[in-house]
Amino acid sequence: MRRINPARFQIATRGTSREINSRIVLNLVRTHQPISRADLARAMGVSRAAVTLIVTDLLHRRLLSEGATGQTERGRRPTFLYINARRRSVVSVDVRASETFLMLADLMGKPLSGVISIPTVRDPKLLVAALAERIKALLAEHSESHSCEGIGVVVPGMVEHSSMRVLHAPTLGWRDVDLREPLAAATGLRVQIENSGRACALAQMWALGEPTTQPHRDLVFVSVSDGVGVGVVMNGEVLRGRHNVAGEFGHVPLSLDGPRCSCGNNGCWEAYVANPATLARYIGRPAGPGPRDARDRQFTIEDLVARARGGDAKAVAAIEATARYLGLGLASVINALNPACVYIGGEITMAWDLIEGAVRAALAERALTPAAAATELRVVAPTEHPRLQGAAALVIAPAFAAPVVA
Amino acid sequence: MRRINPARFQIATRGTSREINSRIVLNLVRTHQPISRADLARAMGVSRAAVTLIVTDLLHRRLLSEGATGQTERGRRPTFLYINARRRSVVSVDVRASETFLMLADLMGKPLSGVISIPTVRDPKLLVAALAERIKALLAEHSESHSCEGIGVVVPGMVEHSSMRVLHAPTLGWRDVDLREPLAAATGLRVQIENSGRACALAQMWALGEPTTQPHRDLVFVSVSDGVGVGVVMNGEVLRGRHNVAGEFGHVPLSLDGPRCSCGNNGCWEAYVANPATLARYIGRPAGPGPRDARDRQFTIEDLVARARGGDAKAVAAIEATARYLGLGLASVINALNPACVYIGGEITMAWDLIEGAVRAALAERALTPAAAATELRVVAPTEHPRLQGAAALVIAPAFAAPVVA
DNA sequence: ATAATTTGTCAAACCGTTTGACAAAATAGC
DNA sequence: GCTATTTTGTCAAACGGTTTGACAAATTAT
Repeated sequence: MRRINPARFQIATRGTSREINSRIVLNLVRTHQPISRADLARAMGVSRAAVTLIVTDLLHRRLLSEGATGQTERGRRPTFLYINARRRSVVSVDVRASETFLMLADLMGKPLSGVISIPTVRDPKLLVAALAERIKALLAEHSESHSCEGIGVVVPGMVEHSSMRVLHAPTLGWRDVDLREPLAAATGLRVQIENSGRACALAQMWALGEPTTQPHRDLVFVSVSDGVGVGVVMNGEVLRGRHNVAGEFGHVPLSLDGPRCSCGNNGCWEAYVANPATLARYIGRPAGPGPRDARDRQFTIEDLVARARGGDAKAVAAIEATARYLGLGLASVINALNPACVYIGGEITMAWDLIEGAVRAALAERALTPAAAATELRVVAPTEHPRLQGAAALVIAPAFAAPVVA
Repeated sequence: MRRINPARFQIATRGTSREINSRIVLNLVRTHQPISRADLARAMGVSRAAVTLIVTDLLHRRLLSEGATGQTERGRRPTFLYINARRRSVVSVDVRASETFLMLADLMGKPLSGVISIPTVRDPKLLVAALAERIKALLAEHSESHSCEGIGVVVPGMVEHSSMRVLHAPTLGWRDVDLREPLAAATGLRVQIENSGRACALAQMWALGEPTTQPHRDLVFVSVSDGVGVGVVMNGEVLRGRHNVAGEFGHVPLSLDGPRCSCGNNGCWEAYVANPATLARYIGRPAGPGPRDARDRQFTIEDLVARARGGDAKAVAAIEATARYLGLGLASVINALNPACVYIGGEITMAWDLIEGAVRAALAERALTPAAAATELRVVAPTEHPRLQGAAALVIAPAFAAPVVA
């Protein structure tokens, strides 16, 4: 039940019904492929003739493709339909503090290339130039995929949705940076930019990789890394808020007088569970704001987890403390939003088997209802490249989303 | 950009475009009334003929009505169109711990009667009987409004949206109570039930009373009373979450080791800012769980505010402490959701002139961005009866909401 | 071989929208 | 006071997409 905005609405014209049903067909093919016209007609409750009309249109527009004929018990065999994904690729870009990662995927989100890494140069101009060069090389290598649908870029910071400008990215030192225009100019492709947490949440809603699964319409993606990034999907839509900063649960306090956070306040969730906090707990001194020294940088969460697995009691204690705070913070997120599922990403997930119990115990402690305490928690391992999936989703989602109407 | 649910979608048929445009017309009339067919055509960018077709249909269905002819500089004078609100009433019901309030309003949300109060009896059967009797009397008194569109009921508790059962209402001692079916049976009217905070947020989105104003698509309603209730609207839709408990910011902690809360945990926002906490701060002893004694009950927030205005320093201190915690909690809500506006209801709003400064200061302290710190805060006075408006909105909103499509 | 079954397409009937023209109603100018 | 102009609201024919029922194609059961 959405309110129609009386200042910015979208009139329905003759083609609107067709457009809506075309999108439904695309989605059914995406989630059920391979599927025949007759099956589509049954699933949609319309006549086969109506489906034929829509499908021939989609075949002409090269959005669908016909494949092998299927098997039936009796009668004429169906021709299977597929999303025409093979020849339509997507470039994913994940800009991080020190490295930038690239990948080529198809329209279903399936990787077509390995993950490429280049150093992140802070000057946006130089970064765009380096990116454009790599993207061109990547597309040339995979020239069998004729047309590229666009580039999705995720950044660790605030992105204004309408203009796609990076308003503020502290770890990169960026303020009001426009990557879209120069990258589009350099590559000739359409560019979509989004905050990484939000893009990860978007990717989980569209279930790239396993589109068959029933999607959650209310979910949260929590990324625990140098900071805590949160992306939220509610009612099947990404939450952005008035000024594109919705989802900053990382700076909701656990205790007002807790440890100092990089944002300048005290007791933020991030100050308890982000990687610097976990490491500081082990090293025995606070990881203050500002650049850490070389010794700190060398010792990573991966090392800490390894030591914990090796029996280092202090390492186990540091990780378990983080686990407890992670659960307490998740309780706030879950009480506030009541998602069907919370996806958790970041290096700490490698130790999920060690911490799950403590996380769930802390969550149960503060969750308001038994159902909330039992909220599904799903770990997304770094090997799944959630941020690159998110970047791909930025390009893929608009091709399948419901048309804007009314 | 909404994902189409491949398991529960809505096909577009021949009538869908018409239905969409009809809803747009209804919304334009609601927000711009009085308005002529020609003005509608200009606003919608369609021909006058198309508008005539839609309008005659809506006139036949008695959703619109024609009124006086308007004035123009030259040429034929327009016939003004109005929402046919006069003869279509809405019954609002606000169930609270000790009293239940009723009111009759028209389809625009304008009150048609005064506010009636009956004692809240805990037995749902008896309450429904008492309610039905009062509602029938109310409708009989206002028999000029021929048809009643339905009854909206708000309750202080969890409501399951699909079945509209009250799952849990602690202050009423209810668990899994069905008010809808018996109330509908007793009155012959359609009944909508919702959590009070959510309904208040819904009413603010639809701007009952002043429908002309540009609506916020992202807003939060915070109701500070015996507890803290929060309703959230994002992307023009009410947030319910997976199990209908989205929005429980009242139990997000300010400090994990803070004062004990009625939910059993420590340091919840509610434990700092709800009325019992404010009163306890003044009286000098904690308002523990369980029923308070008669002396406590007699001394209310209204009295406390009166004493503060009279110069009682201890009263001022108690209220200002609440103001500070209110601002700190609002910062969490604003950082998490980034709404365009936060509406604040409850008895404490009577002292808004005393506390606004402290609230804004605390908010600025923890808000992540200057824009977030400057988030519009709007006080909704008890005299506006926000919960009764919310109840009315439960019936009014479905009549104007965008049709569900795709 | 024939009947039965299922898929996919086609053309005519159908139905709602759009277009351009037109009547109605009012003001401006002569 | 009469005509030209402007604006509103409606009408009917032209238009365009959807739906219906029939039909060809392809395959298995009898």
